[in-house]
Amino acid sequence: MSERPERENPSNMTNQSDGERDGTGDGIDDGTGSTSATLRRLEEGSERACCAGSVVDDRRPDPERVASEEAVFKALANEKRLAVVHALRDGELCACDLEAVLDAPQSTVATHLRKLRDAGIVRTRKDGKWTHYRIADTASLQLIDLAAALGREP
Amino acid sequence: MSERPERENPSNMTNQSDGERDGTGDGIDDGTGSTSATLRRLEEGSERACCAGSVVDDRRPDPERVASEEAVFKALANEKRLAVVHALRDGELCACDLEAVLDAPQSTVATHLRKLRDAGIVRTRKDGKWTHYRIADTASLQLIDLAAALGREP
DNA sequence: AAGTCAAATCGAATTATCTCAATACGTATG
DNA sequence: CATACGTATTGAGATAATTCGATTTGACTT
Repeated sequence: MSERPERENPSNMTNQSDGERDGTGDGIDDGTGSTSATLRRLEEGSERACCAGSVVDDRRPDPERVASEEAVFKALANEKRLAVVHALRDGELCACDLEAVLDAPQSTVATHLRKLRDAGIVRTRKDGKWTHYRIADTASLQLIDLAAALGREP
Repeated sequence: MSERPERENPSNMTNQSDGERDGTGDGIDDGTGSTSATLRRLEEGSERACCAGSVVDDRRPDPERVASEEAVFKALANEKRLAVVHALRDGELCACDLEAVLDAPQSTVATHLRKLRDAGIVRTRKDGKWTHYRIADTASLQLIDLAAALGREP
């Protein structure tokens, strides 16, 4: 019964962005008592080479910042919404055009467009009964290009 | 004659410094508005001022590219996984440290770390019984910074 | 006013993701 | 070998996201 799906993971071949600095001279310690990691084992007989506990507090990110990042990533974490953003690269399109791009029912497309708008990725322009969509900020295009570069890597 | 509302508009305007806020139904540009619809019906009986159908084909993105982008965004579209990436900015941490950062059960943390690893966002280094995690590519940090900038805007 | 068209919204079914206790696995150490 | 420890995986219930028909809203046209 010890059949694993894939435990083989050859995950040590590329070390491009390895900004690894060794523990010597790693001035992380606060003066409040416990230093990190390997030094703790000397304190008592316990075996602790990891899991410091104090350093970790400094590593906790700002929840607000994380929340806004999450909102942006969630908005783009969808095939159809990404297709919309790509379609708008060369200029604005109306909702019915985007309906053709996605090849999906009108209500489905409208739902996705609303999410993109709520996230601030796209902006709208009303022209009579038509609604034209455009990219709100070119930064979102850079974001997508970066993601494509990252995704192509493995 | 076919007064398509901006069909071929290579000059992208997606500038963030446009003073036009969307709100609800604010027409800009053409002051008089309905110059198109009236002319359309004279051409033929059909009512088409939008929704071309042929241009749209060129706007469809490469599905493979979209898929890899989607994988990256999905991996980062989660509060806890974003917290992990932020925590790893200053250097690698072992799984138990990250457990403390997230303040979540071990199995939950391990599941998130697995997803980040599958997406190529982080990489692991085995050291005895400990597993150390680090950022695989600094591009993911740029990605997050860009998302933060975008998310702060609206 | 009635009709038409483009969009937006609603509602409910389907599908995906998150969470976490239980368990399995690998690596030490006694 | 047995035990302890750190970590990975599994399975299932809870939660969230997606889909799309039906309906509504707003903007024209006749």
